[in-house]
Amino acid sequence: MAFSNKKRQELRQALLSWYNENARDLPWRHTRDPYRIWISEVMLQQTRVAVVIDRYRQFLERFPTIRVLARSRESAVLAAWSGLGYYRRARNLRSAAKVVVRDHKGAMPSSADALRKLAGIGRYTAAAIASIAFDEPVAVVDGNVERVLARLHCRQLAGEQRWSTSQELLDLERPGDFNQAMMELGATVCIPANPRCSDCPIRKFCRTRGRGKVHGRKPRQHRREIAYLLVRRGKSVLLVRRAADHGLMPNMWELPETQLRKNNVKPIIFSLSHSITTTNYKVHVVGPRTRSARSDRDSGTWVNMARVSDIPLTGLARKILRRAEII
DNA sequence: AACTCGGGGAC
DNA sequence: GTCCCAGAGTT
Repeated sequence: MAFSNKKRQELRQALLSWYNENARDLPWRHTRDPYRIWISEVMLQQTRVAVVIDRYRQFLERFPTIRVLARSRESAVLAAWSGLGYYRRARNLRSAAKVVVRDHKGAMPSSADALRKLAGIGRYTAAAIASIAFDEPVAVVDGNVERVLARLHCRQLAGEQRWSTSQELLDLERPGDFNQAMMELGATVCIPANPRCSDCPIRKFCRTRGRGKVHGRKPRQHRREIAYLLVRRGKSVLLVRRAADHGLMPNMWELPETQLRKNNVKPIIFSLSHSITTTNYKVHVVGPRTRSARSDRDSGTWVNMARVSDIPLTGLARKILRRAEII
């Protein structure tokens, strides 16, 4: 819209040749297997590349094919996802894998429209898989692309406009590379604060050149104080499972919660901070009141820590057990 | 369009 | 400490 055809083509070439030279060497860039691309894209939803790299490798070691994933237990998938957050992603991955195996003989749908029908695959992820794995000329819009486009045109694009603008810019010969190049630019050069405009391959097309302010929303941050009980018996530790119908992290395991008021008679082992969505928790980990206080251990399950990798722990439970050097 | 859903890494 | 990330699903 804002650029002539000629300028758009110049921009594509500049961006793609920059990407050829500067693309980070990431594990999912060594494959075009749609299953692996899918796993990487879902893992990357609202999750930084640096966090995903190791988890991606581990997940594929545990679930190397879509058929293995389809016949796995949900708890095993959640365990592999433990600490990554947004656990619905893991549940959706598994249920979508079952659908693909049952209805498509295990072959991932090859168009964005068909991919879009699977659980956990929205407009972004469908376009990403289709363009990267199947060369379909469909543009993505994620947080990076949105920011790059906003700076390029010096105005916030609203709703559908983001998608149409991205689609107009897309390189139809190399859609997968172009999409990744836009995101790579946003992640490494056109970053939210202090963009590195002098390193930008498309700065001569940019109306902003770094002046654009990115003002994020500011959701109200709450703070809460909470205490968990750490009680061991041999190589086991007492854990409880969150309710199946709990809105937050259902069916996942954590330490038993305990009353903060009784802390005067229970030793605080250590404290730490933990943020979940909009709540910042001050977490106290306390020991049992006495060696045989029934109220401390009359509910829960003794779990052998050698099997912890099979158990879907919440990220906080994992953090506590690591801090306590139990895992 | 506005919410909710986790967690961590960079600053 | 704050910000925000290769978003999806619900309302």
